Amino acid sequence: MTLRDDLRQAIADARDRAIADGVLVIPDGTTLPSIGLERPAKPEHGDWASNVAMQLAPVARAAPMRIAEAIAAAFGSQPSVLAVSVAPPGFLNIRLDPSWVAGQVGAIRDAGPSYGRGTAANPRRINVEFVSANPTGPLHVGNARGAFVGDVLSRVLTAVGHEVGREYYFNDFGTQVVNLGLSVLARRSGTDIPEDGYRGAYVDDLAAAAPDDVLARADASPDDAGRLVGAWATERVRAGIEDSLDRLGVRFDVWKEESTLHDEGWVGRAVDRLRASDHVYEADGATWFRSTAFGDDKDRVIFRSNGLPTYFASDIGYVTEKLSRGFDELIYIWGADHHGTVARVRNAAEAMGHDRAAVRMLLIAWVRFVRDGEEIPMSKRSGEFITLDEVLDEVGVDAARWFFSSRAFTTGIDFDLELAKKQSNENPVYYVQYAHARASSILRNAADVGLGPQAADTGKLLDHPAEQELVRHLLDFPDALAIAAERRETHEVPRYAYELASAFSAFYRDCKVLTEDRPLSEARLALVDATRSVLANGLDLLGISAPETM
RNA sequence: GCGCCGGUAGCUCAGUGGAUAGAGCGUCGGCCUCCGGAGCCGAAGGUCGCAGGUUCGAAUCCUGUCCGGCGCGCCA
Repeated sequence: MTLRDDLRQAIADARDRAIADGVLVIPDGTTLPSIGLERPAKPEHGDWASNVAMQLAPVARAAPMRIAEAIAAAFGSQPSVLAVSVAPPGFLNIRLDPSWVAGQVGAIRDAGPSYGRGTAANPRRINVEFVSANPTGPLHVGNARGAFVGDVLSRVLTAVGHEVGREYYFNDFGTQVVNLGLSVLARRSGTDIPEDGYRGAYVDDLAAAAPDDVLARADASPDDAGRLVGAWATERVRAGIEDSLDRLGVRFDVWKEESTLHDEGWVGRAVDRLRASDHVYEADGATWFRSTAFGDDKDRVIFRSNGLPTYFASDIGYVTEKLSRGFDELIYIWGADHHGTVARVRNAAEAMGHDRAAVRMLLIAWVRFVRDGEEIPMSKRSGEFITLDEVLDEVGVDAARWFFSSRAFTTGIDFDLELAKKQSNENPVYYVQYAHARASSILRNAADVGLGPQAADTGKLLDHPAEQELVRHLLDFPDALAIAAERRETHEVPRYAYELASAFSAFYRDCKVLTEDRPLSEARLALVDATRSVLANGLDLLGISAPETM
């Protein structure tokens, strides 16, 4: 339960009391509207504001102001609440008790890294599959967005109390592997790269590095040469991908190979299951899934007329394989170009008897890479693309993490390499890190003169507006985290972290921490330490370092 | 043509039915005898693509329309 949850419950109780007392009349059988609760922008509107009375007005057939007054009158005594007032056209404004607010510093500080965590009402087991870039070339910056979103989302979901499995799906199956092998062989022999082949400097590197025994085996069986060399090449590419992810600070619990879905019979069993419920049929020599039965535009092929499975076949097997591991929810983080496949996979899950809502795809919008106003093509096949390492060399991991996780993943973004380089020194991420370093510095200076944090009397001592404002921001952290988790979004976290850093700067400006007044200094040091701790928590959710000095 | 996602300050983006629409960057003007100036204060800058509709109230919901991206395969 976060502070916001507590207040919402208190409002609901007051509303129900008003109904029970007959002050508020709701016709039987009407469902009560949800209670909106937000932090108003204007201080004169209190610390929290609710529109509950205005929402209730139509069903209660009464003036919003009168309803608000009835709820305010019925509002039970809360240790955190100083006053509940009413403002036109019917807002319920809640003012927190300043001494209660300041008194929370000790608890926040004591909670440390666990502050704000574990608030999920019903913890679930959630599988997050992300990146899953094909092993046909190194990661490029287009993959970085999904990597950071998946990583931060996993951290956020874990933080609120879910059990998260991070997973990378490795497509080691099918014609793309052969095409990579043939491209490498073409490079070696100086012949033209096949039309569906891969270009780019990394293919040259692979050609140069191909070991003799692999090439000998390819020579020995020309029909199988592409597959043999491709198998070697994808392994090598995969090692490079793992190194890149390592550098990004992104780790996975499970690397799932597409081939195992076939080898272990997951695909076959899934198709049998669909067939048993008449969701599969044969036509034109192919095997089809009746996706139209669930609203899709057309039915989808599972096995082609040549007997080979489609990518969709693996998807079907994969859903059941994941769910068999006990996950309550599957989150797929896909590029926006995959949105066409969302419906069919969810349809298949439903057809197999799974809960459709438990299979969720988050489509990450495209990143357009631009240098000097000119777009840089990102296709592996075209050969020209920017590797992750190049970007990280130029802008740094922390700045890149901040850049990608601070934007809604539904928004397409332009990434100008020159601009990113130029702005990397002015990136807001440094502002947040700077606040953490500054807080650390104050604590060090305090220790030098024999002062330390003392939170016992903060409720009485911290009544300055800047102190109050800062603690209120600290109190917002659990809600910011909970909202991010609930919405499966990341950008709430950097937004919050920036505002906290900003509130800390204002406090630093207005309130000198190390003074002649020992009790006040120690209380302020407790506030500084609590702030430092919450800043570190926020940065940790983003996978960004919290430096003690810069 | 159909579908999905976008269109908010010069630029990059927040704002998932509420009070005078916000932030960063950029621009302009101030602030260093003081715990970290990677900082602080202030200013300029908006027909929320457009047009209807729903609502006490719309950037937000609905319909239409324009613009941009992506998709619409027995490829992955």
